[in-house]
Amino acid sequence: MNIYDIAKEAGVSPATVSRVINGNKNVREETRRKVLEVIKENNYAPSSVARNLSIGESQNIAFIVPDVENPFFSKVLQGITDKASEFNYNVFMFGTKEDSEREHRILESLKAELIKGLIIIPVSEIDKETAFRLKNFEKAGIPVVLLDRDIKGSSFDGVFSEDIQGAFEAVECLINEGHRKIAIISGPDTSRPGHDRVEGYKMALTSHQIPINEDYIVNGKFLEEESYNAIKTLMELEDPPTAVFSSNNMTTLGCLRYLKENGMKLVEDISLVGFDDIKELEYTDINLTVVARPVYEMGKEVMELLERRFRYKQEGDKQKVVTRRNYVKTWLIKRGSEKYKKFQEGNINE
Amino acid sequence: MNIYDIAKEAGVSPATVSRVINGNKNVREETRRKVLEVIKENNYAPSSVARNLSIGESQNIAFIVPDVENPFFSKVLQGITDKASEFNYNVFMFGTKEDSEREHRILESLKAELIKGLIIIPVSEIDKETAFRLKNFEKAGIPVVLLDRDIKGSSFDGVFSEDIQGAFEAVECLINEGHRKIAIISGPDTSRPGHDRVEGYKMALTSHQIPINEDYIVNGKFLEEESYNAIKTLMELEDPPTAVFSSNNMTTLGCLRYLKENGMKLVEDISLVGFDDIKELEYTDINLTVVARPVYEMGKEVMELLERRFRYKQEGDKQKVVTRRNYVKTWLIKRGSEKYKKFQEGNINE
DNA sequence: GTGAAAGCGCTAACAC
DNA sequence: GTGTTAGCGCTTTCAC
Repeated sequence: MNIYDIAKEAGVSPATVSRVINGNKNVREETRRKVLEVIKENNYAPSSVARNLSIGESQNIAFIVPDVENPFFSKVLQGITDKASEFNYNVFMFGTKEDSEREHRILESLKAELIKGLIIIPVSEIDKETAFRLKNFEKAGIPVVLLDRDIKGSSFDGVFSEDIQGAFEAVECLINEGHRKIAIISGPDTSRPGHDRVEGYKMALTSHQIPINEDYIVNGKFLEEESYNAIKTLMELEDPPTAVFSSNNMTTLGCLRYLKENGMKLVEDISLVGFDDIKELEYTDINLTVVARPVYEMGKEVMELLERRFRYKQEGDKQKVVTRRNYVKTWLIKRGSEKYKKFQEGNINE
Repeated sequence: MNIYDIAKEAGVSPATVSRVINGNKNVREETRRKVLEVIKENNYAPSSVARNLSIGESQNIAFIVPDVENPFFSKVLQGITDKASEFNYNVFMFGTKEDSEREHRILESLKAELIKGLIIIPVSEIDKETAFRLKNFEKAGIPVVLLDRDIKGSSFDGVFSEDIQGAFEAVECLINEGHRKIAIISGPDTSRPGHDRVEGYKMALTSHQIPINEDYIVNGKFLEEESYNAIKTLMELEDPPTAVFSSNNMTTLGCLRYLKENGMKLVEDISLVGFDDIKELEYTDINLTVVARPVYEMGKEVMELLERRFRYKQEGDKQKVVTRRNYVKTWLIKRGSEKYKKFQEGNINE
């Protein structure tokens, strides 16, 4: 059953049916009713594929994400799909597993797809090929919006968080508690958040005249397993830190597993502040101090930025659209894990 | 740049280009090389929309899920997308938020979409409209596979878990610890898991000659908030239970929040066994005994069932395909929260 | 082994 | 306000 069948049955032309379907004004009310009636009767739904081909556009948005397991992702996805359904967009999901190769392949296959827009949490901020491919999408009139992770030297719209500031506050909070030996489990240096959170960490130390100890900077790659090893390395140092700033969700879980397996208690044995809240912990005895961000809202916002691009495109690029890069503020949720136990024992500094 | 441009530049006809693209044997090796060369040079990607329209089929799979927040979902999604990328399928995501209305609207919009297959965790097992719409998809040659939740009287393929058995074991484990006053926070009775887990609960009690107390069956609707209220109701009973079986992830979190807010400790104040493991808890002091299932594998399996349908369709339905309904086994992970503290105090039975 | 041409189901310019 | 018709970019049958 296609538009011709409907036209025939309604005694009109396919063009008129099309007009009715698309809400075109130039249809007599009576004709419209008749057409709608036939449509109902036949339970007809116009093929969006045919429509897309004809108008050269679709309502499909691609969302490329590195780690489907990370709760940050599922929360942000919620924001994205909620907003998308407002606009009747469909969201395609792709996981890169933090693998640039895979990312390239996905981008390659997307060239064929006639998507309306692209949301991506890129694996790396310095990957030339990804940057190049994304630029090509923009050239082809397909807006790209970055999420969480930036791409160096690019001018895509994006929604990020104030990673430096967030990390700074986290570490400063530890310093204020009396900690001097503060370590960081960092993320991949090739991702903006990975890089910037180390930056914030260093800034906090420096601004408090605490020398930076490179032994205290260990890469957890934003992965649970790696972070487990990272904190292990730290704790086995001759002079282990009294506090750890864990720069990501997965990182934090790795730390917690290490602590648990080694019978260590927060505060008592080590202080810990994490980046990104972990909802489930709220139900437990682990009162983790974290840098929180409005993750769900970030998802909504990223869709709004995309929408804005679509709008401007439609309006014919009247004025050159300005790049919009939104940095959401983080906030510190103090729950106690930042406390310095040995402080009371007059054990400050080495 | 389309197939005609490539054809012209390669000095062949569009048909030949099409043959090359689709790996048709009937192309001289030399021609094929030439065409591929031109394709590379122009960075050309054939429009999948045009292709889909032409062949009347796509590689898109729709995945409809009720609760994007539930970790069960993100784990299963991982299995689905992993498997999907093996077959080069794209996965569309839709969230119903446990709302049948929304589910119907999504299904309606999907009629227009030319999808290859449909995976759904239906909101309700008795919703006539959803059942009807799904049946229509099958009639239209679009295979439907159910996940986790069944649809009454339907004969769709599906991947489920042995909910009755799982619940039975959970409750029996509590009984074996000495509990007699065992409550359940149930899910919506309109969903199979919701219904069956109560079933298993009742069976366990009955088979141990423990009378069923309707006051001990409280509906948490698989929602955190509702479950918080549910356990509150339970604990405020004149004769509160000594153990609770929480029939779902979200339900469990609701319970835990209640316990935390009221300063109650597992085992000491109440015993608890949950359905579905919660990864994050492994890093904490909450040693929750749970009914676990192979969630990731369920995702992969559901894609495999879909694939099987596609294959049989292609082979022309040689023999009528038998419905495949896979029930994955659950297993109990005992971590201690099932223990009956008062047992030692000789406080068995009322 | 290769090409011409019709067709997939819709849209939009143009004519009336 | 409505119809005719030529695309959109691919696939596929049928000739050769």
